[in-house]
Amino acid sequence: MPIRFFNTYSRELEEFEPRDPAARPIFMYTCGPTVYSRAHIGNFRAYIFEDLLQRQLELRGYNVHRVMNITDVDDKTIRGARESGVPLQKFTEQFKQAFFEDTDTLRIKRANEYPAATDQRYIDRMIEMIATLISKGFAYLADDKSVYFRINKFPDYGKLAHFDLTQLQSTGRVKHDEYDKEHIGDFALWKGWDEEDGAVKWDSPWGPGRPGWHIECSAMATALLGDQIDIHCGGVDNIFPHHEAEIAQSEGVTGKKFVRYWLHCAHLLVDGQKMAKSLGNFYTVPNVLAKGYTGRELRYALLRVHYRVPLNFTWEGMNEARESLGRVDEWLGRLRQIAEKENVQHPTLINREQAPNARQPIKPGFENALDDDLNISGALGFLFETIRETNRAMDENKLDAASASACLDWWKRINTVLDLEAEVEIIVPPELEQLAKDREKARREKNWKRSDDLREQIFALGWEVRDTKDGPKLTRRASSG
RNA sequence: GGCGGGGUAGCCAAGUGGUAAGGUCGCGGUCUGCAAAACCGCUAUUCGCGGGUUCGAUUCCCGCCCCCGCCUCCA
Repeated sequence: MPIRFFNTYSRELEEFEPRDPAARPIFMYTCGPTVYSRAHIGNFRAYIFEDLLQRQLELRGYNVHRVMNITDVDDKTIRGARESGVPLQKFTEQFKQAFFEDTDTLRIKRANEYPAATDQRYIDRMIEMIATLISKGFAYLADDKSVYFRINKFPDYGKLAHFDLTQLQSTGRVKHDEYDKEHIGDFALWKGWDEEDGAVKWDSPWGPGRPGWHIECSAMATALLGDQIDIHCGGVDNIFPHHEAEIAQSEGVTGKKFVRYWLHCAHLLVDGQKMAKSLGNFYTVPNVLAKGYTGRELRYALLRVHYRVPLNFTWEGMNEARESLGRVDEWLGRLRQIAEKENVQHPTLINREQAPNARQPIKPGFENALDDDLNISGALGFLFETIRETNRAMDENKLDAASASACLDWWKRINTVLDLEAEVEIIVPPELEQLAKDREKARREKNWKRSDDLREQIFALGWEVRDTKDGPKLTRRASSG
């Protein structure tokens, strides 16, 4: 079954074929954060989608080389630094750190490289590209000492977003007083220094200034991955103008097709509206953790809906994530118990659709679903069906140790994509251990009143006791985080 | 106005030209001292609305309605 992705460029599902079908390494560029404040969970939805994409490709044997840029100079970072009275570098550093913390909390795989826009190496490359664009007539130096891309010179401009440039209509968000530009759609490659920029400036053939936003991605992508890359991702709001501009700049310089597959992630919504800093309706990862949820619960909540469908973030959704993961945890716990000790009286092999056993591997329903444009709902549906089938087999005492091991191996494999396993076994504090012992004693004496009181005490401490045939079992209460 | 995405059970959400996965919630049952977990059963004659094509459409076509986003800050 081929891997298929919805390519924004063609607006069609396309079979995935890397640049070099013989070689397995593939190049992926993902737009990263602008570090002017802490990224919100809407931003992280996109990063989690990219993480899923990378992991699925790796499961299928590709060696993914991924680059994510860090935008550490733009209007907002400069303004933020000025208002805090610290140098730009110092201002952005804290948000870079926060970004990596949150990335780890959400178990997002680190990219191979995180180039920063202010790195002199890339500034040099941007200047070089801009010079090339000017020499080819794709760009011009305007009276305001800024360099602009001349979109009329690039016939494909607008193709990605399917925009007809003659019909571009302003939403009023744009300043109209930029008479220096030849066309209202021309975008800045180099922004000439002005007073508001303070100490933030680099020398260039066009005078002091700083790079435009779009050129940094073109420069870093081509510098690190070459003229042509396999996959480029981002949120849908990057389609226009950002990615459109990247195509124009990169192809203007190289003359080669820049990106083979453009994949874009739909927005995270709050109360049916886009989560955005400008709207003030956003949550950060620490906000969610402060509510008692874990990183993996948030990961699940953001992961479980297909990337091209808008996802409404709710606390109810967080609870659903918690409950669903609890189901997975219970299942794994039971499987491990059986795998560790052969305790089956009638090791009859079952032969249900998805109930696995040592001789009959689980069908590839999970990875096949993901091959189909990352159909995560289909994949998770398959996982939960498998869980029910194996639970049933375990209830009936029909799953032998070898089969349980086979299940665990399967989980290990799909969990390289999901990365949703609970943290290592939590150690039960001695006081809780003692309470459980006391309760068990009371139960043996059929002192139900005392037994129930102790259970409530345990509950109040954030734990839960469960009476199994192997004795009482203590687990941490889900709602206690 | 242009260009996209979406409208499937209380909520979240797959899916197929042949009669609706899965998760969550709720109810009933098995198990349990009672619970919990697990399992079993129930919960959409129906997939935004109206037409059309078809033996048959949620799925294809046409029209309409609603929600969200993009149209030079945005994941």
